[in-house]
Amino acid sequence: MLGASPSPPHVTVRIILAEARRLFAARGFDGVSISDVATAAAVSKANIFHHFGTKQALYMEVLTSSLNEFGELTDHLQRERAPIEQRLHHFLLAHAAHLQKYPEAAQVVLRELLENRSEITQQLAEQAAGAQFRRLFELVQEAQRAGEIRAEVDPAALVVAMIGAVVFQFQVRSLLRHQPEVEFADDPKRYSRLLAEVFVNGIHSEETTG
Amino acid sequence: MLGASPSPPHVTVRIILAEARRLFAARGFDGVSISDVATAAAVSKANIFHHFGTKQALYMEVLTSSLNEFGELTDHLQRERAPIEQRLHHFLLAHAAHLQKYPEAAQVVLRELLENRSEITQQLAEQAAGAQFRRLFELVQEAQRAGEIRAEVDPAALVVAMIGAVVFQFQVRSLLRHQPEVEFADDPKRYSRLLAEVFVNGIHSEETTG
DNA sequence: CTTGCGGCTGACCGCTCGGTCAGCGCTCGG
DNA sequence: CCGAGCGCTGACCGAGCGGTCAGCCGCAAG
Repeated sequence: MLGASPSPPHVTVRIILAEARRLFAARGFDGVSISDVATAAAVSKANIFHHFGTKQALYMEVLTSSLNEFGELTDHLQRERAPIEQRLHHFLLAHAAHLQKYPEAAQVVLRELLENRSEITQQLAEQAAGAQFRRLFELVQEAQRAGEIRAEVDPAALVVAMIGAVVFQFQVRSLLRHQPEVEFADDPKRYSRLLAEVFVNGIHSEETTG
Repeated sequence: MLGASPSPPHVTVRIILAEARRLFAARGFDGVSISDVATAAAVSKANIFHHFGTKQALYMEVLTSSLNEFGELTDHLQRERAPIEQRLHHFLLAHAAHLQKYPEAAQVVLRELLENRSEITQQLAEQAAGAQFRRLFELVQEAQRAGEIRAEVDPAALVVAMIGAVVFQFQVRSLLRHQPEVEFADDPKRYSRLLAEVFVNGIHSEETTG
C-alpha cells in the first residue's frame, strides 16, 4: 500500500493548527509558547511535537496554510474585461473583504511580511507578496498603455499606495473604532468604495466621473 | 538637595537605550532578551536592571523616547497658508522622510501600534497616533469646507489612505528593493511626490493640475 | 488471544529567561 | 585619610522554555 492516508490531516492536527494560527496572529512567533498552544488546543505539549516536530515547523504550517488562503485574490482581476476603475475597485474590495474575513490568516502573513528577519519563513511571504504586487502592477501598466490611466501616474507607487491603504486600515482597525469620525472601521465595502472614489478620480485620463 | 542630577542621562544609559531601540525595532519585545541588549551595549545584564528596573520599563523608555521624535510631524501643517495640495504633499514628504530618517524609532512605535495587546504601552502609541490622525483629519475637513476638496471625498478615508500608503511603503521597503519596477524604495522625496500626484488629482474640485 | 502500531501522554532534560543581591572600585566632600 | 555614595558586576535564583523519551491505550490484522 503505497497510497497515503486519503483523509485530510487528523482532527487533532486541525485543532492545533487553528489554535496556533490564532495565537501566532495575536502575539507573534516569540510571544507564543508551545505550552500556550497545547493548552488552547486541549492537548499535551508532547502531542504537538509528535505531530509537527519543532516549533518552527508548526509555525511554517500555519504560515503556508494562511498564505494559501491569500492565493486567488488577484486571479480573477486579469480575466475581467471591465473598465480599469471598476477592476481596481474590485481589487480593493476583494482585498479589504478578504482581510476582514480571514483576519488571523491575514495577520500571521502580514506579521511575517513586516518582520525583517532574513530567514526561510520570510521568503515564503515575500514570494506571495511579490507575485501579487507584480500582477497588480502589470494590470495598471497595461491600463496605462491603453490610455485608461494618465501617463503621469507611477504604476508602482499607485499599487503600493492602494495595497498600503487597505492593509493599514486593517492593521489599525481597532484604533479606528475609537475615532468617531471613522465610519468604515469594520465595513470593507464602504471603505473600498471611498478609497476607489479617491484613487480612480486621481488616475483618470481626462473626463470626470462624478 | 532636592534637585535631580542636572546632567542628561549617563552615557551608558544612552548606549543601552540606543541598542535596546535597535533590537526592539528589529525583533520586538518578546524577541529580545536583556542579555541581548547587554551584549550589544557591552555592559552587564545586571547593569541594565540597575538603570531601568524591569524589561517593561526599559521598553517603555524606548517607546516614549521614540514617540517624542514623532511629535512635531503635523505641527507646522496647520500654520501653513499654502493651497491644500501643497500642504498634503508636504505632509506626505515629511512623514516619509521622517520614517527614513528615524527608521528604528518609527519601527518601534509602529510595531506597538499594530500589536493588539490592550496594555499600557498600547495607549501611548494610540494617543500619539490618534492625535496625528485627528489633526490631519481636521486639516482635510477644513479644506473641504473651503471648497478645496471635492465634497464626495471622505476625509477619514483619505487620511487613512495617505498615512497607510506612506507607512506601508516603509514597512515593506526591504521587499520593494528587490522589485525592479520600484524606483522609490529608499527615496522618500520621489515616493511622496508620486503619491501626492495621485492623491491630489483625486481630490481636486474641478480643474486639473497637470 | 496476541501482536504491532499509531495517537498520545507525563515526566524529565539542559538551557535561557527576567530578576536579585552582596559587594567591588572609584570618586569626591569633609 | 576617611567613608559615603554611585556605577557597575558576577554569581545566583525560580520559572518557563523548546524538545526528548519511555511507555500507555485502543484498535485492527493475523
